[in-house]
Amino acid sequence: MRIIFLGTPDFSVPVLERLLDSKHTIVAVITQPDKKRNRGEVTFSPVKECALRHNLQVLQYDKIRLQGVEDIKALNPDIMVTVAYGQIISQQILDIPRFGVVNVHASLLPKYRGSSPIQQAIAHGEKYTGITIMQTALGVDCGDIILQKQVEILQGETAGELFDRLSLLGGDELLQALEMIENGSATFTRQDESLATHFPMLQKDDGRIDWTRSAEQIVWHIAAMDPWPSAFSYLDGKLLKVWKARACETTDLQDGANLQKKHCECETIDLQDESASLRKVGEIFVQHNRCFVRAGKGIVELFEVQAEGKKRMSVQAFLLGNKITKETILS
RNA sequence: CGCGGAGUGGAGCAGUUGGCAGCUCGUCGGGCUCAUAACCCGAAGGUCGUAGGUUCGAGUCCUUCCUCCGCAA
Repeated sequence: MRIIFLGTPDFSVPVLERLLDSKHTIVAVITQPDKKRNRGEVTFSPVKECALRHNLQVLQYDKIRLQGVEDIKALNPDIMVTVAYGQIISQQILDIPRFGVVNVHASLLPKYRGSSPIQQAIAHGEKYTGITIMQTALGVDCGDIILQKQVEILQGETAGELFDRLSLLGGDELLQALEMIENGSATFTRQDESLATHFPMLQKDDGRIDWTRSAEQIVWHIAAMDPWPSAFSYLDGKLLKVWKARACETTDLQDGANLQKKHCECETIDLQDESASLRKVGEIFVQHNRCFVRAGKGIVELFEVQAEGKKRMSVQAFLLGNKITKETILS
């Protein structure tokens, strides 16, 4: 089939490459306009980079529904594929291809519609998420479902890691769906609107850690914000990103306390003062060369952090150069 | 040329008005201990990112370039 591919971020690239490797023909790639200057030099979208490598025609529009209609008609596509393109497509365009427009979405719709499905699934502590191939309709991720594939979210898996897995899976599922559409065996199932949830694209500030939440929720949040916008807090007014952490029950800490008590009996009284339950929410403290933060419920142990202007590093390394004095609150 | 931080033993950092390159951790050797992430003694390990300049003398001051990172997009 003659396919026009619409996509923008890294997630879209493996899907595009999968299509390039198939029997189908990519007649054009449509992606978001080039962004302004980065600190480095990259200005093209990842999809554009990929398309240029493969000598594909690239089209970019500030507003596709106003500027893209004639181009798309002229290309005479059999079908169009959207994968995180980033713009709403008008009905006029949706009606152009013979087989319509299909979308690859990285969640089990109708849950987690919107631009941050992978991150939201992790942030909400889901055990499973997946890929949905569906018709692209006028609203946001509301089209009829063609097929779905469920995958398990691994323990401690970051959004970046899940991105990679789902984008590969998305390519496979898309090919299968295209096959079904082409031979007429595809079925289209309406989404149950009552189960729908919607989340917008993440902003930088969404990464900020709310220490009043439970330790478990915070750890989900940290994994979900990796690699972007990254989970962060402020230590003495300076940015501190948290890359790896673990939720631990207070009993874990009691074990640690007992350990020290065993080694150093003279400090038993101090340990009472240092008991985790007496600390304020957001307070960071060090015990046995391990670094903890009091959460709204439970304790978060930090494993890997990154200070402003620094590389990410282990908590042990961080502590060598940053002595945590008592009563330090992350905010 | 968007703003800013930073390159110093293996890791993380300090280094004052220029004047013998330091700290913590790790590593190696030895000791103590039932034992240990604890403690004691000792050792190795640095052309201070690069190139040039100022100076009697530069980690430190000036300039070039490279690299890493935070913000902003």
